[in-house]
Amino acid sequence: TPDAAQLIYDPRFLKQKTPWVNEQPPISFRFPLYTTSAIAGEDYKAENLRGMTCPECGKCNARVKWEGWECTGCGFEHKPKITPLPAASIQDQNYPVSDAYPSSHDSALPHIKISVNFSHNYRWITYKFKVSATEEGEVVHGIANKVVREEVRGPNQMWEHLQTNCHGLVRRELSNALMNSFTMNYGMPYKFIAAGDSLPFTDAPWPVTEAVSRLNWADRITSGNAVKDKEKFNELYLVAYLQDQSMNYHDDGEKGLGSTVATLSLGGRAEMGFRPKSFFFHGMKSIDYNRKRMTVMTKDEPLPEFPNYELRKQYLEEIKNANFSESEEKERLAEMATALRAAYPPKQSCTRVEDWVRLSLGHGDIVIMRGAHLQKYYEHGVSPKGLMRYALTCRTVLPGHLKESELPDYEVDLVQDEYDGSRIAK
DNA sequence: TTACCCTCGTATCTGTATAC
DNA sequence: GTATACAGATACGAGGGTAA
Repeated sequence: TPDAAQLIYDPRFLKQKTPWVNEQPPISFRFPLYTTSAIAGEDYKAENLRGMTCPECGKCNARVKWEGWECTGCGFEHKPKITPLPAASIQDQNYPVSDAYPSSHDSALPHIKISVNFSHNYRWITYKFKVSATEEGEVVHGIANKVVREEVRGPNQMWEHLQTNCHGLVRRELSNALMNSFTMNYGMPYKFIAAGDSLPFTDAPWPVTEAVSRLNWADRITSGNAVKDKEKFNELYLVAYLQDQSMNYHDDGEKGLGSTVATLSLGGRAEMGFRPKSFFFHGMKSIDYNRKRMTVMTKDEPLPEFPNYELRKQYLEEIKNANFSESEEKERLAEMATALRAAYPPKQSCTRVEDWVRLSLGHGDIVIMRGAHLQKYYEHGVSPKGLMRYALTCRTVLPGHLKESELPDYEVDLVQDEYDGSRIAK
């Protein structure tokens, strides 16, 4: 290390310049603003999501709003008008649809119980599996055909309407980044989202309320039960994905929500994967205890499909019967985690989990997730493959969950005719 | 009141396996 | 032996919720 006191300041060093032979200074870092393309779909490409260097004040700004760019320094706005992508151009030749019942491009591990039903021009596939030692859960995939897509006020019309009539979508702030897709909430406030981001259904474009009604219908006909009023969906989370935007694995199990979550997918195709959370599958997690980081066995009841099933059952029994103090128990759980790790075959990961169910979601498809433990112990992620996609996800915010101060100052009840599937009956 | 927990991302580094 | 691919680990570091 050089001794700082011995270093001599010489201004000649700073003034030294290497002449550039092939480039002409000055090179501007205020890149030209994005101008929209007349070619449909170009505006949804990933390169148009980059930030802007403000031409007025030079401040760098991320693209936060769907409508365009805003400078947080001087207030400069750049909101070019996009060219919408017509429904006709999102048809994918590799996944042809007709007025026959559509085929499936899903996959699932062998132990998943699969059943199929056909109605209303949808192929309804149910994937059933244990979501905890005590609960059976399911994922239902409704695959839409051409009749569904072309229905009056159906997916095609929703898709085209949303592109030009849905305002206010923003990229929400995460811990240390922006969420990459654009979102908006309608109906009951969803506490996961920062306050102020919920709009009443009366301010929503018609596809939003149509989707709530349609998803309530889908829930009704696929569960075989009449859905009680208080369990009907009263909240819709709209997500707009542009090219290369995806959603990491997560769950929808926030407190105060009903155990059923349903999504309508519009636009480009997407892959949706479901898998057990790592701590549940492998039975190990890392915790901080007494200012120390340690890996311990988790105390959740394992499923027979999980690694070290017998050993974990045996260990759980031991913990249950022993009368450990808290620190003794932590210590023993850490030993057990070490033993579990050692019991893995060589080369087998003790953290990674593969997807149990993979859905290939097309335009107009519906996904319904049922089971509280499905959200507690499983996670799902979405990676869109096309240029642009909307996901309209409905939940039930349970009455009594929100405090007086959190209740919306608007009426949440949907005032409209209930969707009944009669236009696509078959 | 305080300490600690976790997070609907992502780029980058590093070690290991594999291909040539 | 060298280049490449991949998985896993880690840095980043703000703020609301919650248990103590």
